[in-house]
Formats: sequence, structure tokens, C-alpha cells
Amino acid sequence: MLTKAQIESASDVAARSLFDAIVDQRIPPGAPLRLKELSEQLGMSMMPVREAIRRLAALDLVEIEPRRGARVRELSLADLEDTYVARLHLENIAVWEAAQNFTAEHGAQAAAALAEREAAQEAGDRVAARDAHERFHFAIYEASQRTWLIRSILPAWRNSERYRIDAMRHLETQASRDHEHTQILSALMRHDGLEAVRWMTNHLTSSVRLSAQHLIRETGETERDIALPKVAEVVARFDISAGIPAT
Amino acid sequence: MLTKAQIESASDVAARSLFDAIVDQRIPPGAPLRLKELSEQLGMSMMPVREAIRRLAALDLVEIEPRRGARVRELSLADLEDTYVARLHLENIAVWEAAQNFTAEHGAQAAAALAEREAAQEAGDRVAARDAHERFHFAIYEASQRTWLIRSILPAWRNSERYRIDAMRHLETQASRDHEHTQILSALMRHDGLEAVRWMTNHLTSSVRLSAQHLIRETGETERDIALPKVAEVVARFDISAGIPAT
DNA sequence: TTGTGGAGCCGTTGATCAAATGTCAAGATC
DNA sequence: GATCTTGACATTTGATCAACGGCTCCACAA
Repeated sequence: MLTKAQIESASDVAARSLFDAIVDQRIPPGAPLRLKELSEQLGMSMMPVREAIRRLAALDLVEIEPRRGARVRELSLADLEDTYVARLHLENIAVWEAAQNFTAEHGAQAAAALAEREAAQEAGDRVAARDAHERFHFAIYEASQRTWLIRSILPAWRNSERYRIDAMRHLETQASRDHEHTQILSALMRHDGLEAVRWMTNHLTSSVRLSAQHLIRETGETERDIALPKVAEVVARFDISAGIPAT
Repeated sequence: MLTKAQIESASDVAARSLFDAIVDQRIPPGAPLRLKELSEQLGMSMMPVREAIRRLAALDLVEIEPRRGARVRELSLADLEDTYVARLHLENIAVWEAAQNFTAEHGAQAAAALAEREAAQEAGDRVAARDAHERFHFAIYEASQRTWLIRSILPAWRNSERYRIDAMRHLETQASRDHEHTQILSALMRHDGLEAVRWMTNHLTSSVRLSAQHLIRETGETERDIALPKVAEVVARFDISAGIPAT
């Protein structure tokens, strides 16, 4: 029990609200974010809204032009590809290092988040599902104990959330993703870093393919295959380096 | 020539000014950042200062406690080690991928920044030297064309700047660092990714050792060796993955 | 096509509100 | 009698608000 609920400042509310609205595309890509309009909607002054927008700009979800205001960054296949290439690099490193230090407590936290995600999914609460999903992944990365590495993951993660909207709605893909999640987790509990990396790579690769298909259907952007590193190549990098003698 | 100098907002000025002051330790670790005090010093209102502080908090240079204000994050050997482990991972990937796409123009930009850095060093202008150094490294990373990867490097980079203060003052270490810089650049111009990674790893490893020595001397923190991955191990990871057949 | 005027909007300001801490004195306890 | 605890008050400081000033863009006319 919390002795005192951590107060949520007006700009916290605004930032959360705007983030959800952008990720759910209730505010579509390219749309301008008018301070006055948003402050009236949220029942607060312009300043907290302004600060919230700056925070989202730090995550590159919105673009700010000086004296011109902010607008939601456009989505593109190139940005999607770039985002997932970064995630593949960063999150595989985190998972690899997490495998060595993974404790039962890490496992419990991750499993709890996973359960919450599925419950929220059942209940149709997309925001809660997204939140729990993020907690699952980062509970895993926490085990790597690489603070700066974990921090560097967050912006790309948040950006990729913009592409996941609706792309994951179908039940069969959802089941397959749940399978990947549990496989990653169980590999980590066995301290099998290589297997965890393998499943993580599969997880991200299948995510980006679904997102790309959805984006192409939705926006009519020219269809092309996204250029990701091969799964075998990614995994091999970790596999072999494990056998290097410590000079 | 710029057709019109990009106007610099008050918060831009404040952010730059505070960043320099923190990195140069004119505002020491642990010191509180009082809005009123700083706004008077900088000759502006509290709000731009507040925004600048929030920006620095996004880089984790300062810590914000709600309703309590901000203070400069403390330095520690653990944080130093963590920062450089992240940098080793991230910047080696960037350099590796940069090698493939490196053009003469990238090389020219990087070389120019390097020259500026040495000139500023001669002139004793530490801020300009730091700025040029950052431009050199990021000119290289730009060649990787991995936007999100490059973005994720910046926070850890900026954090490591806090530890470099004065540690690099001696001429002989400076000369050795210049050598490393030119070796990285020339390897990239030859598209020799492996050699570039090797020099980058040396570069970061020697940087972190100098910074650690300085920190131990300065703060009297318990001396211990920092735990970094072995150079051979880091390099081998890239070496071998290059030979993986593209399935 | 180019110049001008007006409307809209952002960035900044100074003032106000509210929370948190430090101070100080009175009372309780040893 | 000395020390610690407790509670209210005052002060400091961050968070928010409403208004001002200046820049940008668009429409319209020459």
C-alpha cells in the first residue's frame, strides 16, 4: 500500500494523454498540436501542455518547429525499418546480458506483467495492455543491470508502439506473440542467453513484418520488403562471441 | 552561409549554458538548481530555465524530484562503467555499419571537425573543443544511416562528457587520442569496418580508464578496476559475424 | 509575381497558488 | 535539569496561470 499516492502533475496527465492519443492515432500523423485547443480539452493552462509536447518531442513522437508549433511525426516504412533495426541491436544485447543475471524475482515480475497484459487484452483495454507489455519487456531488460543501455532502448520502443496499433489485433497473431513472450522468459530463467536472443529476434522480426503489412495497407505506401538483418546472422553474432577466450 | 541565423530561444541559451556549467563542474554534482537564482543569472524568466532543466533531465544529467526541484546527478565509478559499456555496444555497431556506407563527404566532414577540435584545443577553448569532438564522432555515426541508433547514442555520450573533464588534459594522452581518431577515420575511408571497430574500442577503453583514474583521484572513491568487455571479445563479435553466410 | 496588411499562434513574462521544509517554542520524558 | 518530541508557523521554492509581444503565414491587391 502506498502511504501517499504519488501526485500526478498537470503535465504528467497531459503527456500521458497525448501519448495515448498519438499512438492510438486519435491524433493522426501530421496533425498540428495547438496549445490552446489542447489546453481547453484537458482543462488546464497552456503551459503544462507545452511541456508535455516537449517531452514527446524528446522521444521524437512529435516535431517542433520554432515559432511554428508542433505536429505529430509522420509514419513511414523507412522509419519503421530503422526503428526495428535499432531495437534488434539494443534489445538483443540487453536480453543477452540479462540471461546471466536473471533471478527468480525478475522472472516473477515479468510473468506478472505478462498475465496483466493478457487480462487487459481480454478486457479490451488497449492502453492497459500496452502498458503491461512495456513492463514485461523492460522487466527483462532490467536484469541486464545496464542502466544506460536500457534507457537508450526506450525512445525506439515508444516509437515502434506507434506502428503496432491494430496491427496485432488478430487472435492467431496474438497467440503466437504470447508464445514468443513465454519462450523468451523461460529461456532467461534457464540462463540460456542464446535461446533468449533467438526468440527475441523472432519476436521483433514478426512484429515488424506485421506492422509493415498494416502500414502498407493503410497508407498505400509503395510495397517493398523491409531490409532487416537475417535472424541467423543476428543470433550467430552472440553465439560465437560466447566462445571467445577471455584474453 | 546561413540565409538567416536560426534564432536561439531563451531556453536554448539556458540549456546550453547549464550543460556547459555542469560538464565543466562549475555547478558541482549534487548541487541544487534553483529556478529563481538561475533565471536571474541568465537574465531571463523562470520558465525557460525550467524547460532547460527538463531537457537536461531527459539526458539524465540532472534529477528532478516533483515539487522539490532539480539537482545535478552525482558521479560514480559505477555510472562511469555503465555509461561506457553502453557506448561500447552502441558506437561499435554504428561504426561497423558506417563503414559500409562511408563516402568521401562523410570523411570530409569528420576531418573538418577533427581539425576544428585540434585548433580549439590549441586556443584553449574547451567548450569549442568538446563541441567539435562531438561533431567528429557523430559525423561518423551519421554514415551508418541508422537514425534511431544514432539518437540512442546521444544520452550516454553526453553523460560520459561529464567524466572527461580535465582527465584528458595532458598532452601525451591528447596526442594518443588524436591518433586514435585519425585511425578510426582512415579505417572507415577504406571501408574496413573491423579495423574501425578495433580502434573505436581502443579509443573508448582508453578514455574510460583515464576518466576512472581521474575520478578516483578526485573523489577518493574506492579504487577498483572497472569491468569492461575485453577488446578482443568485442572485436571478435564483429569479425566473425561478417563471415556468416546470408541465409 | 510580388508586396502589404491582418489574423493566428507560439514563446516569454510576471504574478499567483500550493507544497514541502526548517524553525521555534511548549510540553513530555528520562 | 537536560534532552527529545511534537505541533504550528513562516519561509522557500516549484508549478501553474493569464496576458503580452513578436513572428509566421495567408489573403488580397497592385
